[in-house]
Amino acid sequence: MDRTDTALVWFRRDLRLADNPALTAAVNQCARVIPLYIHAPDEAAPWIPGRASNWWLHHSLCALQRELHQAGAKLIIATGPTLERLQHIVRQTGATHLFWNRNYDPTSMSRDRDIKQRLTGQGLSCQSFNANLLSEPASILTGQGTPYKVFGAYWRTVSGQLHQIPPPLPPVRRISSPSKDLPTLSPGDLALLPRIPWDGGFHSVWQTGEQAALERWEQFLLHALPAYDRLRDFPDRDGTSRLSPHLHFGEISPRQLLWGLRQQADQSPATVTHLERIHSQLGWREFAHYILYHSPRSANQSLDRRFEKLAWKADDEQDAELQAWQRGETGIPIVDAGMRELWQTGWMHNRVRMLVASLLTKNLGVHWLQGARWFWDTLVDADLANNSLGWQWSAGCGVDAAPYFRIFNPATQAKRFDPEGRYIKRWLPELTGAGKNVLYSGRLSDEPFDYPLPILDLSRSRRDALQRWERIKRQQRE
DNA sequence: TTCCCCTTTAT
DNA sequence: TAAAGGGGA
Repeated sequence: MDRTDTALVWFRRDLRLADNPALTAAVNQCARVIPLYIHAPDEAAPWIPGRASNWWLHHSLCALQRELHQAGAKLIIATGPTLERLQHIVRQTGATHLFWNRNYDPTSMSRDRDIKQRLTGQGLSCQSFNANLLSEPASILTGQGTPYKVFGAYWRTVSGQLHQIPPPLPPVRRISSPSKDLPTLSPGDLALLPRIPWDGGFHSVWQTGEQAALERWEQFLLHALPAYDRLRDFPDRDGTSRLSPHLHFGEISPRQLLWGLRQQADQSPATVTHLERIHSQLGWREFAHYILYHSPRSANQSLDRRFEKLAWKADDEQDAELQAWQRGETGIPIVDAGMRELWQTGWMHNRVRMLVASLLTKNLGVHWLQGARWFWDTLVDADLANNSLGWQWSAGCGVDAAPYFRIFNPATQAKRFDPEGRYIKRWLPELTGAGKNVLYSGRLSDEPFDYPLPILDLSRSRRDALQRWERIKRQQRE
């Protein structure tokens, strides 16, 4: 090792010290390491991170700052443009190396490619790593050499290769760093927190940062995994891992999860069904990133192009309905409960996400992008790959999509997955004294609850939607 | 081409 | 019980 080498570690969506290949490589290769975060939200346009996401980022940066401090380094926080900032810090510090972990969304990829090219040209050694996916999207292809289009075949192939995945890297405990002398912004300077304090409900639900992510994972393995297959669909139960925001910001890595599950399987082989279920959840996350990698336009357009011509509602037609949906005032209790959970906590149970998406795109005929944009702004786990795949799946216009004739009936779903209405009443306290009919299907005009009447007729809107979708399906695929 | 298979359902 | 479809080997 050349004792004069100084490395920059450019943190992005990998806000952790454990299983962080870029950080580990920097510490191994260079005498001095400077951890760096560059805030440049505009560079993610048109998907500039939303308000809930920013809330999380603020607290996660604070946590990372603490972790790095304990390891003996100061996190340098700066603002973009990223390339110029990197060049400035390289001059300022005499850095010889730059390390980062790859993102796979199209905007990041093209920016990072450019940065790598420019800085390499200026004599900097740039190295990037895969830290956030189990497999490189480019390497998984069908027998014909084309990208997979359905989850099942894709996951079979990836599953077959999982045994090759190395164990997670141990946390970096000691960083020798000259960064103490460098100027930095504080997370607060990035103005990520709300000016109006709407985040009260967030604090009671979430703990951010690497340590919190690890603790949640431990808790999940201990309590939820043994009944995962049975309870994960019930939104009032703590049956899911709730790791999505931690995963999005890279506070924990899929490799850590994979190896944790592997250990669990050795300890209690009885939990095989549950293990397979949670594995396939990891698989869907993986698949979403894979699809966005191979079909970059899927973030902004229907993958099945016929759907761009579907009779989606025009802006002026949809305003009132979209707003009712966003505010949780559609009069359909399970849907409104979900939308209010989202608003108050920055998160929604996945079963309910499917229901509210089905209602918006199919019953209300509002373009899936409107829903995707709302989720993008309000979810703490907002992730371009997962969000695009989820919405296109729901609308029936993406890869491996839900069949167009599958339109959720919110009443049936509520009855099945929230039979006592506990979830509904928790988020819609105005329905506390309501009977099951009201809880499942909404209020009739002579009932006194301070809750809106349904803004739509479920069965008629269902029939209309089927007709619209059927017309589209009859057109030939391009 | 044929056959198997499909996260998340409807009446 | 049926499946208005379609991907992959």
